[in-house]
Amino acid sequence: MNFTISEENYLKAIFHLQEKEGTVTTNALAEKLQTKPASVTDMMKKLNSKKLLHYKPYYGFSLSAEGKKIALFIVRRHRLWEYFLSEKLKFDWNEVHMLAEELEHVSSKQLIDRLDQYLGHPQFDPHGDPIPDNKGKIKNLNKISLLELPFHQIAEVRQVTNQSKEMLEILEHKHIGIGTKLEVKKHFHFDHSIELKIKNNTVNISEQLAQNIFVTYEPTA
Amino acid sequence: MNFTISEENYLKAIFHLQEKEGTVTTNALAEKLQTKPASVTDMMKKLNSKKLLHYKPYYGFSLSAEGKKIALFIVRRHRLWEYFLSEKLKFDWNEVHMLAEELEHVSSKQLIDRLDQYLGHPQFDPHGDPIPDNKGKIKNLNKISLLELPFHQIAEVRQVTNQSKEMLEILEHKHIGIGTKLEVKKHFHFDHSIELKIKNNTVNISEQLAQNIFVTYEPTA
DNA sequence: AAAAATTTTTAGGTTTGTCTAAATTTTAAA
DNA sequence: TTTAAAATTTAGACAAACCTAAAAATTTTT
Repeated sequence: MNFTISEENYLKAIFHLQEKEGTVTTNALAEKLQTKPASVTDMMKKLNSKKLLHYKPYYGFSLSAEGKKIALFIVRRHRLWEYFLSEKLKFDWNEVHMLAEELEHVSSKQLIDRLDQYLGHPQFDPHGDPIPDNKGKIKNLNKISLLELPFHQIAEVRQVTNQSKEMLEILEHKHIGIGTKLEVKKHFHFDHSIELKIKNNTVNISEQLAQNIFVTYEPTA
Repeated sequence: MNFTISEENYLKAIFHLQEKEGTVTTNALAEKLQTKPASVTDMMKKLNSKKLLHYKPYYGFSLSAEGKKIALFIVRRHRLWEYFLSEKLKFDWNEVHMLAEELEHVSSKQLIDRLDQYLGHPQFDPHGDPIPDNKGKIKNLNKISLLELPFHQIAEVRQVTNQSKEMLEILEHKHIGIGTKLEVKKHFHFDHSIELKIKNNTVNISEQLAQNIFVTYEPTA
């Protein structure tokens, strides 16, 4: 029940790829971890022998129940530290990810549970990603991207799926953040850009930006 | 200017041995790091080639100016995290050291400076050890052990040089902690135990315990 | 000052995680 | 349905950090 930093990074990367893309390939994993496909294969054998994933050569792999459980705890550590860095140390939104990459490998369960308690059991990190609880359970909201939000439906921003400095800049300028309430007024067919209403102001955003902003709303029954 | 966890642990251990014992030997270092003398020699060659220490085979070694500087920064990280764990996460005094051993290797300078600021630039960790500032400077108090404290001289507990659970237990029971004011009333020649006065109470402590409690006082001119 | 004991270093291995280059296997194209 | 392309795995090496056992240097004893 104790893993190397490398093993943890692989488990986490597989978990994220599985979530986002559905499948995980050797090349995609190598790309994500900035390493070579051969190294990935080596590690797959190791994680397979530890029963953390299902692996059949040439046919891909996926996390076992055990592997997923561990990945969730790594994600929990990562996101709690992100929350701490943002909320307590006042780091910018785009800086926290890198720092949390290191902190997430400090693995004392007691430490993380205390941190969680100190932070008030937050359910979402600064980008809106859900933080697994101490049983590994994730609170799942029915989030949709701004592109899919029906017209005139008031919704709340829950998550932003791009954490770059550039993204932070544009969002700050347009006064959009986690928790912002808005509604879609218009779709332009020419470039698929969108016109929003935020607190009686009209704001225009590109398709590219809308794609990365996720919201929830109460469907009007 | 980037070191492995192993290199950092060696630098820190050499620093502490140098402080406490004056000299550092291969065996002592191996003992402290729970490793073998042969491994120590390997690492000494490596650190020597990086100019972090002065090393002449068979004649011992000592940190170079550069090595000492780095060691001080590792100590800074360690003690700031200890302070955080104790002050914010409410860990017991004897638990913080182990956890800080992991956290100290998260090395972003910016992170540590922010943490320092968040904690209010503490000068001493929970055991009373001084925390180097962001220039590596240590605030040095003229501490003496309780054994050396003159009679009837009111002094303040500044440091406890043993961080075990057992030590915590006895100190809590006798209501002694960092900041406690006390004076020595009597030395017993039979077993060298000491009688103290703390807030109008009389407290007796063994020589062994007194040895590990350090205090400061204003010499009555 | 020679012998014995201790300390330190060298020599040669092991494991982990990485790499390159070559060989397989699978998938896509002709 | 062969051939070409792409993806994946194997084979063989390498660096870091450790190990054991043996050799060398130093220190202590006699």
